Amino acid sequence: MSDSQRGRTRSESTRQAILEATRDELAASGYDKLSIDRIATAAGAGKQTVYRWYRSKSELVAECILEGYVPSKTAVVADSGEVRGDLRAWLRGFADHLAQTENAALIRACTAAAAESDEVAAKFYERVTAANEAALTARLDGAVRLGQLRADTSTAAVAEALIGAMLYRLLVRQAPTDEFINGLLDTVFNGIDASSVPGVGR
Amino acid sequence: MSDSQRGRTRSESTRQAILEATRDELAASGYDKLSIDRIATAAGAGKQTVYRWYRSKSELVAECILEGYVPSKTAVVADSGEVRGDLRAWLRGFADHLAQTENAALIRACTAAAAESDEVAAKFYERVTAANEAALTARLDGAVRLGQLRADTSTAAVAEALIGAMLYRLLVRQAPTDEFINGLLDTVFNGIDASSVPGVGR
Amino acid sequence: MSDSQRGRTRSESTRQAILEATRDELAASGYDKLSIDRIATAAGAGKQTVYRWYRSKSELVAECILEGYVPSKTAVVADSGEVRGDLRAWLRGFADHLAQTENAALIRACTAAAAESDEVAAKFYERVTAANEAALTARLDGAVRLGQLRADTSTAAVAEALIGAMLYRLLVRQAPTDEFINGLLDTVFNGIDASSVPGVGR
Amino acid sequence: MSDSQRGRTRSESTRQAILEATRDELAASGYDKLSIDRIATAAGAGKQTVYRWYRSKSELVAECILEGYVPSKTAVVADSGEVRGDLRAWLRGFADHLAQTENAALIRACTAAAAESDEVAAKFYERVTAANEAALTARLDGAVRLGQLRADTSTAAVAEALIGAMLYRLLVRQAPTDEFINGLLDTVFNGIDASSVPGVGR
DNA sequence: AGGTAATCGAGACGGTACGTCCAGTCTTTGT
DNA sequence: ACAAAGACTGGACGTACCGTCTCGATTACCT
Repeated sequence: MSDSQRGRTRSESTRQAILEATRDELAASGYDKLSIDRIATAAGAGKQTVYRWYRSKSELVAECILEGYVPSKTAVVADSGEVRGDLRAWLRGFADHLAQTENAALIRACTAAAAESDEVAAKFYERVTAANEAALTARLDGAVRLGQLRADTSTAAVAEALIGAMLYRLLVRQAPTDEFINGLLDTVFNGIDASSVPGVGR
Repeated sequence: MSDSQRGRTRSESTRQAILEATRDELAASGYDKLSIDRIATAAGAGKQTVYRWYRSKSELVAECILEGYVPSKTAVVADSGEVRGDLRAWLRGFADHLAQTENAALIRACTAAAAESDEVAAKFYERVTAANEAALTARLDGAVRLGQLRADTSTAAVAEALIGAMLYRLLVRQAPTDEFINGLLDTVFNGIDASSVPGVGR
Repeated sequence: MSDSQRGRTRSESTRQAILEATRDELAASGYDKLSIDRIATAAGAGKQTVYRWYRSKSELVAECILEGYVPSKTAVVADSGEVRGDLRAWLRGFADHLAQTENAALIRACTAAAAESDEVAAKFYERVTAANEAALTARLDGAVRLGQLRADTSTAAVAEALIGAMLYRLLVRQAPTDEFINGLLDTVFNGIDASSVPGVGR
Repeated sequence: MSDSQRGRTRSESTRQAILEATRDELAASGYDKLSIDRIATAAGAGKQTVYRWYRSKSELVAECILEGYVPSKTAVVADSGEVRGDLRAWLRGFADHLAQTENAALIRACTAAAAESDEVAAKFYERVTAANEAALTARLDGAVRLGQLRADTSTAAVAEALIGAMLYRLLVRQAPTDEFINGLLDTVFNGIDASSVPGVGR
């Protein structure tokens, strides 16, 4: 076979160390104060090695997200039978996660990175939306099958509205209070149209 | 009074030129590649003059947003009597605005800036959410009064869900299609709870 | 007049500090291990300031030579009436100067710099040869006028032979001993041609 | 026997290729821009192979000189019976050699290398002075024996004065003209002392 | 009208980080 | 064991900006 190994094999453990150092820097300093020098030093690596793996700051951050060094944290939505309560619990779990300053800083840094780079944006979408939407979809679809939710529910719309609202709150430094979460759930579950009020329209 | 004017008066027109140059740079290069040097040169100003008005990069960007050099574009929601149609029109208008690459780049840059700086975040919230929420509230409250919408509608929740979803789409480079907008409106207007289906539950 | 001062005036004292730091580095580390970073730090200057004054390492070294931070040390040849003794004293003075390791390192570094760069070579010639040749010429011409030396003496040839021999010795790490100096003077004063032996040929 | 051959034998032809590549780089780029990477690539060798033969850049250059890849060019001084003419021819041959830019660059690079490294200086002396002095000595001694030159001629002094003067000219980029060479020979053959003028001093 | 003082464009200052290049070492597969 | 290939740490390169400071040259108010 022609693709035999030539030269020293690239050190996977160094790569891990770089990603970990990046995550720490990201949480500590934010995206645009990231210093490749500092990351390399913290990882015990040469600067060139960082650049060998990742061609730019944004690619590095993107990989950091994708490899899960920035946890999306919210892989599954519990299933207690009561779908609204499950979603509330999930959103509160998300809110609790963001209540940790370090986590908040990390995700904000990723947001900044995604805003600056198409590449990071793609990874961000892939990791954050896809994962969360999958989790939500799994739970919502079950509820739809049981007749607890409308058959025409657009999972994608619900997922993006919820995630979007949470990230927006994170961005503008408004902690997502229980009140806010309840308002969100009321809107999404009940709808706002007058005809959607149970017992009305009969 | 003691704060009488001494020395040369600060040139308001230079300040305008700085803000305009900042907006252009922001759209062209994004937040973390902003260069005060370039801004000053483009504005025909000295660097010191920039710093005399704004103490830092983030303060400059914040002011840029607040002064409306970054337009929120969506000051009012039309009132045709049909509230759902009005919201659809408003969201489509927003989507059209973002379809212009320059506008999209500009708002993404502001997003990045807000992610990096509490100060910018505050101004961003003040300008973007407040303005849009006010516009939505004005329209929604009218509809509530006419009995077209539920009395318990949480305007804030609706506004943040809609804005959040739109910004999230911007962030992850998914253009907000009509389909997406319709899904969003269906969710928000109809709700997803099975009991919210009109004519069901009888 | 149109050449009015624009911007802050360049700091002459910083320039001096840079040249001094360069000389120290040159003596300590030699030419190709010169580090602009270290020079800047030692001079308490930013790297950019070094590059503002001198576009390259070689230009910096050249200026260092020309400004006399690398002393040619041998400005004048004494005049005791006895020209051969005066030259011997001058050569011994040169040898003593080179016996100091720091001085030797410094001149060797300049030699290396001159070898690598036309620009430095020009300055080196201007400063070292010109100065020494002038000193030698002044002394030799006097002796010629007094009839102590041949009228057809080529000062330039003598100067370059002496300086060349001394620098060559420095280069190959052969200390210029008294024996060597005497051999040199014998050759130059007496000549090697058999017909130049006094009292021979009769 | 204990020094039996173990493993693959070191390739002499690779070593030659390395030295040739070094000479080419030296002539093209000078000493301090030498790149081991480039040399290895040009020689079709691995970097480690270079370091297996030569422990450092300066040792490599030193060896390059010693192996004659940097030609001293002037192995013998012709013997036509007329010693002054022979020396003139030899010096002119040297001058012609240096007139080739590539040769000049090569020797200047070696000079720089010698200035920076004791090791290279030793090899330089060994190869350049020793070889030339031997050539000059062979010729001068013959002339002394024939009574053409003074019996007390210091060959070493003559050799170093001539070589030193030529190298100094190379260093300061002053081509050694016929005029210069003649001045040098006049000085060395005739001497400068008034008493050395033939027919005078009686 | 003349003095005083803050502002202006310009650009040098000490620094920090960039992304590239190279030195010298280490590791892998192949000969 | 040596060879080519190439990844490794470490460190210097020359450039670009940062935010501050210093120029001479404007304005403007205040005697």
